[in-house]
Amino acid sequence: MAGRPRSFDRAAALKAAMGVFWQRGYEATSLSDLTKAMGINAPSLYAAFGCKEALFGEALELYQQAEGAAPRRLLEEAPTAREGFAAMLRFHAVNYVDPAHPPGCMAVLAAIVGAPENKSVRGLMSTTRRRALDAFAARIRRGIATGDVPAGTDAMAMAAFYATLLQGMSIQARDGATKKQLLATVDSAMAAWDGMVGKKAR
Amino acid sequence: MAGRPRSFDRAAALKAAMGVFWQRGYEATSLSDLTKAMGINAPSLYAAFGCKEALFGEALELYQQAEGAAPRRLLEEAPTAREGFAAMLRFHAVNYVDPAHPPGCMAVLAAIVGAPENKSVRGLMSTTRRRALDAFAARIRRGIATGDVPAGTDAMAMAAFYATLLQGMSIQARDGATKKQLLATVDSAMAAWDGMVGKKAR
DNA sequence: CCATTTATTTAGTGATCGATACAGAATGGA
DNA sequence: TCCATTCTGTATCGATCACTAAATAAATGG
Repeated sequence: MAGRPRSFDRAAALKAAMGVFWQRGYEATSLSDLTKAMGINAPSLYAAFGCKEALFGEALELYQQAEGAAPRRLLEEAPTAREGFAAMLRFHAVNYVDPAHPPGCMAVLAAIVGAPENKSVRGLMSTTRRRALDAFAARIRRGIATGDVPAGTDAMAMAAFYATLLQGMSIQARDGATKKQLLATVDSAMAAWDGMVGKKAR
Repeated sequence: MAGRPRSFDRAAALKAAMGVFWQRGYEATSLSDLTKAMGINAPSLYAAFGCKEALFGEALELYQQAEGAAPRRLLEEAPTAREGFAAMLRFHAVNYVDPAHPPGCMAVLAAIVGAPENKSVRGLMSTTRRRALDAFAARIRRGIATGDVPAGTDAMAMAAFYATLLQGMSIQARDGATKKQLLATVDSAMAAWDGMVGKKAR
């Protein structure tokens, strides 16, 4: 088990790849874009990550872990579901326009449409969004169990509403919306809370 | 002023191009995809439309006229702003998952991210979305003038909320959401109406 | 020391990208 | 009928795409 050791930091290279995919999306990011951003040559990239799609998969995983941790904590650790959603959504409103990284959510923006041969990449993205949706619904169900959300509330419908709004905020962020505007949109969405709770699915 | 007449239906070819751009997006649609769908060869395409970007511009214009007319009417012609928004949003909920065409809104999906050299294409898209947002705000202001929306309502913030939700619905449509689910999300959004009206900008 | 293993750089692969040169075909006007 | 004009299909253009063969470099094990 010997061999020449890798001369670059794999984690740092992956983070650089994540940044490019986040900014440009999967298909518009070329191998030369990636090798340039990662500071390595193509054969090193392929030896370390397999292929472009596998690299994207790892980048998306990293994104979920690195960028998803904070909002997940806010949602889960708030005393009530309502406070959790408000805190999580407000965090995203601020974070989506943070100039330290590309605007919006990578899991929404990096591959929504594209060529048929990249359907599997869009599947990775869709699965990621689905996990977020499920976490939203689970938090509402927990609120029902805890008693801070009225019984009979349609958790899935409510989760879908907030997930839909959050996904729209990524488009808004790319359109140049400000932190203030996104926060106002979150406030509007939270104003819908009382109108939704307690309403069963039709 | 003579010359060989065009041997194909320009409007039909443009409509076919719109369909491909709508399905795959701008960058993932190749010239060979377009010529195949339009039933013409590349030189005919370039003679009739100029270049890929100009063709996309015309396709986006056609999309706005063809697909935007019905929801625009619903928004404008309802007796109150609230009824207008409800009708327009419900129309989109149904139309976004109509199997007769690609899911979601072309003006949201066809070019959100991409290569820097296609920034102008994303600008066309952004302008289109901005026009919709402005129409939303104008309808709310009209409601204030008519008296069905309380004075002091922040029309722009309210418009941004519904535009954001609508944009998110395009993502949901691509994720396989059903008509029923999208309609439920619209109902949730309309439940926020009373919580928003009368609230000035902070 | 040498052998093995893995990573590196260089220099490409065939395929496809958007866009065109060119020659022939089809029209209206003279 | 002949010209000027415009559109047509064929056959490309150079550039770039994702990806890799081959030779060299750097590590460990013996």
